[in-house]
Amino acid sequence: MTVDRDLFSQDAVDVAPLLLGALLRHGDTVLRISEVEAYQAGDDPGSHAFRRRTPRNASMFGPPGHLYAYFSYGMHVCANIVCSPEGEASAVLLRGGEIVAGHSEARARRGASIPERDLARGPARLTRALGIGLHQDGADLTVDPFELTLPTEPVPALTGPRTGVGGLGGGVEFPWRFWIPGDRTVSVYRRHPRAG
DNA sequence: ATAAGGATGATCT
DNA sequence: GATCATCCTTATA
Repeated sequence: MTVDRDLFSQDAVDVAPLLLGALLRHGDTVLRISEVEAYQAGDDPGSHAFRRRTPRNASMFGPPGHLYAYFSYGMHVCANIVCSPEGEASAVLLRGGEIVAGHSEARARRGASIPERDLARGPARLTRALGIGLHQDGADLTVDPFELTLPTEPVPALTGPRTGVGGLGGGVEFPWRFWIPGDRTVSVYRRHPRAG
């Protein structure tokens, strides 16, 4: 079944664990999500929207259930699912998953020699494997060529500090990384040098 | 298995 | 000029 759009009107922290095991389709490629991170509205120093609305983070303030895609480290694109009602900015970063359909397309985008489990292990890898680009920032994820399907049964989840987040927002104060225990497509945890 | 360094550009101070 | 919600390669265990 396809996802009800109202689900994403909740805060990102509440939505994030529900996305584990969910399927995200883009065209012919389908991803089973195994790892996510929540970035909250309001007082989250790790969020791109913490200071103010800018051209880059504008879609985070847009309608829930849409895509927030941003350019990272000069060469990567990362993808979020926007949460909270329109005007309030929270989002769930997609950090890892398993390609369950469209392997040939994913491999064509990622490289022929990439091991199966690494196709979408990591936020920038995942985005590239699915073929998502910056031009799709703000796109509605509940409308073709996108489709979201929630798991029919509850999926176990573990929680911990967010990866790669520095300064405030990087410590154990914000344990908003969620992953499926034992899943081999979960990215390796790397603590930011400046994490609290 | 983990660690370190470079690539590369938008955004902010 | 510094900081990144990163990835890849190479080095050491």
